[in-house]
Amino acid sequence: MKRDIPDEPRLDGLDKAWIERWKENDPYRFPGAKDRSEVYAIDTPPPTVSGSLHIGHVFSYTHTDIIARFQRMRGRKVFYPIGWDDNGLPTERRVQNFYGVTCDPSVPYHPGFEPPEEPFHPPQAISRRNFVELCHILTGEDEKVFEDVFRGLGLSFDWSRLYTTIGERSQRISQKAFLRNLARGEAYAQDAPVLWDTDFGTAVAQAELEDRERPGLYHRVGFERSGDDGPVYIETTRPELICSCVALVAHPDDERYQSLFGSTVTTPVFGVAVPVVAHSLADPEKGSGIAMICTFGDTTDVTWWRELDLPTRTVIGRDGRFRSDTPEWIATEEGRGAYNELGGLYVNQAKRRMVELLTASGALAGEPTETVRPVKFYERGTRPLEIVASRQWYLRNGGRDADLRDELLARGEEIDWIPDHMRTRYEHWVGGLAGDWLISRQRYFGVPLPLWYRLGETGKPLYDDPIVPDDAELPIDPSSHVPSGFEDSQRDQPGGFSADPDVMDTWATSSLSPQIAGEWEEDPALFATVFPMDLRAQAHDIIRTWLFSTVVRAHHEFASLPWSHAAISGWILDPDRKKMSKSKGNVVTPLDLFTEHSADAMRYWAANARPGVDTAFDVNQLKIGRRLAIKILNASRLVLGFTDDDLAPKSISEPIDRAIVGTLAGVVADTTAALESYDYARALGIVESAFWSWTDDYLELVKNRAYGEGSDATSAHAALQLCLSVFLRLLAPFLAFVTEEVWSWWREGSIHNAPWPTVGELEKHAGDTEVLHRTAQILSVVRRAKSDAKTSMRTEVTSLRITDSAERMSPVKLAESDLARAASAVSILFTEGDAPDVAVELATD
RNA sequence: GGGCGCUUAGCUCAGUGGUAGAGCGCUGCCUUCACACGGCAGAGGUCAGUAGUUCGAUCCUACUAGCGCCCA
Repeated sequence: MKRDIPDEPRLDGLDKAWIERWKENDPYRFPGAKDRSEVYAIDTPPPTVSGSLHIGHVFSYTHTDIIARFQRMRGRKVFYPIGWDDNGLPTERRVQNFYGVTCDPSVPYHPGFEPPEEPFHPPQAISRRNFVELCHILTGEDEKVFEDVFRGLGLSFDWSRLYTTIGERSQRISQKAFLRNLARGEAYAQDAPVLWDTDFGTAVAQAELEDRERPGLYHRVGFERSGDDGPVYIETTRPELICSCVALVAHPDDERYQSLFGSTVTTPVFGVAVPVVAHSLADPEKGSGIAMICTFGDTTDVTWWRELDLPTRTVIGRDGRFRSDTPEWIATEEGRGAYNELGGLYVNQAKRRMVELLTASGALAGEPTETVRPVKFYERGTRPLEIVASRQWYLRNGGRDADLRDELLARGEEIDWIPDHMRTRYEHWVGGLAGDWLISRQRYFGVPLPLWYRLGETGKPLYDDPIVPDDAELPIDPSSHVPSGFEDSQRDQPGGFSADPDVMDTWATSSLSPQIAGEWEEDPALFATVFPMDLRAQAHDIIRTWLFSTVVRAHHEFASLPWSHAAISGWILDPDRKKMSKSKGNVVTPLDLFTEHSADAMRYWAANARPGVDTAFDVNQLKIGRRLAIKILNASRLVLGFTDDDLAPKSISEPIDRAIVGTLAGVVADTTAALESYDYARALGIVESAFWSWTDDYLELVKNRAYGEGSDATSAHAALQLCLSVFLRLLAPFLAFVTEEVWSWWREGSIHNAPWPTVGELEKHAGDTEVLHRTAQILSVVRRAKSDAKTSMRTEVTSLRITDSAERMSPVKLAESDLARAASAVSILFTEGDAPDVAVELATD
């Protein structure tokens, strides 16, 4: 085959050309398989498309892509799908900000509604259906950007299998999986206190919480005792909740309060009698050691309320305001008057008013003191969470059931973690669960809970026996679909039916990514060949969410793991080792970097980080990757320029040529072993340094001979071609573009479908590696001599005298003429001796 | 407060119970017929600290300090 080698190979423009070619040729399409053992299946994170795409994505997705390409070249049929996570709150929030809208389900649908050019000021309320339409429009645009970046990075997804978490199949599968959970009793609804984000108006799950340190004020507040004793003082940062106080609590061993246990005290301002109770969670060291229990100020209140069987007196509504009607438990005239001043206020307003009321009543002792305490936030939220009682759907995850918890911990044991210590993150999370997984969300852009409820004669929903659709009907939206046996006219009518208004948490869909990508129960032949999958790849921050929830779903549905290996990538930190985040303004976006440094440079940089290790972003690493890619182009041009003939390895006859083949066999063995153990960084390091030695030493030693003719030249040509072929294939998973480019100069088909090099194909042509090793060492001495003399490397060596043992010199003698030419040595003199030495004498002009 | 990880050259990071490694950066030299988008060479480190185990510790153990993350 006539080679098609550019005179001056360039890196720029290569990316674009191969992105297009790969779109046409599609070398990454899953070819189908007869048997599970032929397949290597990868469960890839569907990125949140409404989030920013930064180099952290480039980083972790490249790690997985390297494994995918390696396995593909090894002959596995690689199942490597990708999806977009577009449903859920992040998308809603982005739509709200992007267009300046809010969703109000009471607003009627506006059929001709056009997205505004500029966001509305102030935000405009639109119907649920219009809102969902905007979500689809914006995610569609975001997804194009994501696809461009992922293709630009050369990720070898099977794009024909692209899915979205709001897409029909995802909805069908997540509804079906939920209904199976429901049928088996793994999903249940419960009316209970939940953590509630008053901005977003939705419940949130434990996995989505984060503690943030917030300043607060301790208020010392007196509760009156009966009789002549003075007041009991508590310290609280939430005086506004005194109206919802149901008890005071102290530690059972606390000497100070023994006499109070069992007695009753009266709340200040409101005059409500509450008991004093004992519980071990009360911290004697904190404040005065006695605390008020409110419904609900924090999660400890919930525990006390549940374990001590206390009444429920909630005052904060889902909108974050104090209820307007005066609670029935406040009986005194002054108390009811005081509450009237709080009703309708937001929490902070109520707090300020309450402090005034306390001051006026004389119940506030001294000045409030400053404190800093952790406050629970929704991880994407801006206001502290409140706790409200509400009916929600839960999925059992071991948080309330020790047996299930043990089973899930055992699943964690079964997973092959890379790196291994990530296992403890899983174990700690599962061990620390405080309740089941809350999966219902009071939002709009998500997968609806596929349920209806019969309505009683008074119009009240009969929650105990929900109506479920048949599998064949899925996916459904219960707010527009009518359950069988009913007419649409019966919707929301007494004796009729009503839809469950909620959607599922995004994780309830993305936790089914193996089932969605593998088309569970929709393409049984496919599913049987890809599930359980081989690899879950992700970053460590979502072990508690995505990884754990995927394990839960597979455990319930299949009594198996969803995959055998979990490879965990670290994070990208900015050059100051701070986590990159939008709010810090230190996010580096990838697109400009592609253009400036090439996709292969980005891949090189990503591949240099070991699994699980956080890495500071460093532009210098990109430059090194770019340099390696350029070197590959140039070295390839040299090798392929000697002859247009493809030479069989059996032409490799010269000892030094056989030596490089031997060296290469070791490189293949080590690289393969590293990739088999998912250590892509080590693998790259091995190939990279071998490649540079090859160009710096071997190529320099043999190229003079290779310019000539005859069998010794042919030996060099054959060795060079074999080496190039092997190096390109070893580098292909890392530098996907440049290796493909060079491969196309002299080979048919994609290098990414070429077989991975084996020791076997090299071994039979290999010779003593010492021939190259020792000769290169001597060449290095000559170079140092020239460098010390500050002269050109072409400077003639008038005399090169090598003194060493016969055994150590004999390999060098086998490469004598190559060495002489590479060193520009007139002659080489070998002298046997006990003191090894290389003496170099240079021509003086 | 608990847990996990990290601390090695100016920087980014490998690494091993036996004389300390790479790349970048820096310095010097070289236009060489694949490559100046290069090449060759050089300088540079008390392996965070303390104590222990050991013939020998950067590596193993304990403690301390700092950094990061997770959880409470």
